[in-house]
Amino acid sequence: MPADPPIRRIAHLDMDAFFASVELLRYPQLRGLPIVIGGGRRKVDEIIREKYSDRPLSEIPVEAFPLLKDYVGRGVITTATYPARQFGVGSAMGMMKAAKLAPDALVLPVDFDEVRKYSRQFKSIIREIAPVVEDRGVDEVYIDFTEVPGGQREGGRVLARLIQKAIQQQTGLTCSIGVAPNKLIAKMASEFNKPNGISIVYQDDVRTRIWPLPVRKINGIGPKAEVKLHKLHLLTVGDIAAQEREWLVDNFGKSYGAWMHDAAWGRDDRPVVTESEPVSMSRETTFDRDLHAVRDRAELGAIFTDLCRQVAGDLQRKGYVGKTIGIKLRYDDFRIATRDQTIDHFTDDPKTIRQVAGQCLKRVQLERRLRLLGVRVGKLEKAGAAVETAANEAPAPDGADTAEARPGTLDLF
DNA sequence: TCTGGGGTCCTGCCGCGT
DNA sequence: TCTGACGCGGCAGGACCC
Repeated sequence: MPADPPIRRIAHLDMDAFFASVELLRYPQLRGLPIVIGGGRRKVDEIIREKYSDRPLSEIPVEAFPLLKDYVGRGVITTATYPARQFGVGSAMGMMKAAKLAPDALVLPVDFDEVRKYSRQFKSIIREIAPVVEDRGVDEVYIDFTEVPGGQREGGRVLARLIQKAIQQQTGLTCSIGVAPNKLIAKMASEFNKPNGISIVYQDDVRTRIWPLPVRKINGIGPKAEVKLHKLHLLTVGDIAAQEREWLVDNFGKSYGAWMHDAAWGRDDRPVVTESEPVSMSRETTFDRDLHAVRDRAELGAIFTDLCRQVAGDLQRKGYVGKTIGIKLRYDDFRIATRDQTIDHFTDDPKTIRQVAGQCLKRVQLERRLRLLGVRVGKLEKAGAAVETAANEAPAPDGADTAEARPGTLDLF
């Protein structure tokens, strides 16, 4: 008797309040309290640790932790614990706005080393159970359940439960999993039962479970598209699905309109991709105060050099070289300008990066004050694979001698 | 007192070679 | 020699995601 071919079952796994949960492993005394994670450069917890160096982290009194209302500076929230979310604070919210909503919430900075450690750990636990895993950042993955033993049982619920349990037992962290016929629906499904939930969705459930959702729930419809859809009186996924494909193409363009139509009908055949190469690497920083290219020239120049060094360091550490070098500025009015230049050889050399990025900087207006500066290297190749030119014999980049600073532009060197 | 940092992908425009 | 079509790569900006 021939067995039925397996049905495509794709899981999306999302760690619950990952950054905050990782902190709670170290500070269990904060469990159940409203906490926001984020804020950037201020190492609040280092101050605490210094003051209480004589005791283990888990015995530092709750009163010692800083409150949101005492927070000073720029930055946004990376994540918030569920008790904090009750106050209406959430990811990407400015710290100052959050302080108004939840002044007594605790605030902790992100510990990226710790987060990366747990990220590697939970992914390796998953791979031992189901090997086809696609990385989607530190706290989420797609998993192809289709061919995994047990992956078809109860539509994927049995395997999802097994993974959830293994992660919790070995790390102490919880996650939410959605299992569906494709990545698009799985992603939405993983949000249905947060935290620590499992949702199983079949293609036939699209009408009842996906169509009632607001358009913004589709991964790929952001704030801009949402506004435009609302103007056209399309509020739910079902509203989009009810439109003719051609009408969507007329209103949103050939590619995006057609994609939107497929998405609303729950159609998505993207595979789970287990390996990918980076396209670019960048470093950027927002200053504590807005800086002016003339008045703060020395400070800006030092930051610029540092960013170039950091990008070069990242490239070297990860074994990549690139040939498109670019800069990014954010002015005090939040407008963004980017410039880049492709040179004729691959590099990971900080001096070369700084030189070419410096040329790019000459091509932008530097009259307004700046709040952010970034350096990017793109068109990457594996360091071994690319034909490398030794840094000391690198030819001058195109236009290095001829590029003239336009009026209103400045040279930071 | 708004609004981080690290990415990917797409689009429109322009110059260039054929 | 001129003109236009076309493909392609580089560049700038924008939308989106975690």
